[in-house]
Amino acid sequence: MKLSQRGEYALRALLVLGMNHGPEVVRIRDIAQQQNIPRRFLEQILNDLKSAGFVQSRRGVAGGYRLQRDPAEISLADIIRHLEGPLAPVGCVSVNYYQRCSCPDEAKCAIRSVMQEVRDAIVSALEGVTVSHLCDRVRDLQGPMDNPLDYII
Amino acid sequence: MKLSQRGEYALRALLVLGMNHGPEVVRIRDIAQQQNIPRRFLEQILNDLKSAGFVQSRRGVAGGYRLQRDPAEISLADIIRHLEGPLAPVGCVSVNYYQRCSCPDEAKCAIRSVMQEVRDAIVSALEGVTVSHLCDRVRDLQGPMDNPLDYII
DNA sequence: TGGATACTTGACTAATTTAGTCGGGATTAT
DNA sequence: ATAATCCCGACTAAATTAGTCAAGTATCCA
Repeated sequence: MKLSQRGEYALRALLVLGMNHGPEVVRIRDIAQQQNIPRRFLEQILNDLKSAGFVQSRRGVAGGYRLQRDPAEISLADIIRHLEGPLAPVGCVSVNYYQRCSCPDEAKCAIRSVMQEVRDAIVSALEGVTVSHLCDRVRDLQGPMDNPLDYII
Repeated sequence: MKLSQRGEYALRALLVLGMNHGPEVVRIRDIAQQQNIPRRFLEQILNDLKSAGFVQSRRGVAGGYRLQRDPAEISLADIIRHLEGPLAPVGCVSVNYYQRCSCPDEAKCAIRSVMQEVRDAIVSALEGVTVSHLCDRVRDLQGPMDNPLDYII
């Protein structure tokens, strides 16, 4: 599971939205500026996150994005699966993106059995962590701030 | 940590060499045939594994490859690090291939702290496993065979 | 009603990585 | 000598990655 630039930007953007969660909406431009993400690229990414149901948007002058679900309901495993595909190192041990490999008998494949363990390790490190948990970590690591936009993500 | 085709071929080849470990040498062609790996591609891969010190070769008519070190001394973590680069999902949590990221303070980055945990999970799933362990697993999974080349890898 | 602002959509591009292929040279057992 | 085998570097096609861009649509507000 290698995180691409795109994936990292997406996580950062979602975390910003998590830190500013509420009825109000955050502009792409603000996220892009704060996080040093190319604006046009971030547009693309947020659009993708929108059609996946992670965020929702409002158009027009007072437009922007907000999280669609509660931050506690969005797990990193789901986000990363959507952005990068399988968490598993090989398709034949992936639960959500399973792909049969060429070996004659998967049940007897030793390499597969190790990769299975790697997959399980990755999944358990990610599936319990939600955007809300990440926000808690940010506050723990950086102490309380007056303006939520001051947090470093 | 996504395993490329090249990486999977390399693991399979090393496992074949592990199962046939001894003073004698195994031909590329035999490995390629048994494992359904394109021969020329496997040449390239084994060459790479040779210059990395995992295998050694003998040229000429009775030529071929064998493991350079004891199978119990070759860990999957080392192999995969050499083939695929960092085990970590992002450079800023990699021990062996560390790369500073753009965030202003790594110590306060919440995403990094999760990725750190993912890295640790991957590393502990891989660093204790050696080629020798893999061979044990093959034998456990498939029972005893007369000819070591009969094992499915 | 008409800007101005902000999201939307789809196409486009350059650089890098991946998965090989290929030709020919070097080495060694017989 | 010769046939088998590894060795080496260059080459290629397809996929992925990291963006860019233009033109459109919705919304607010004066």
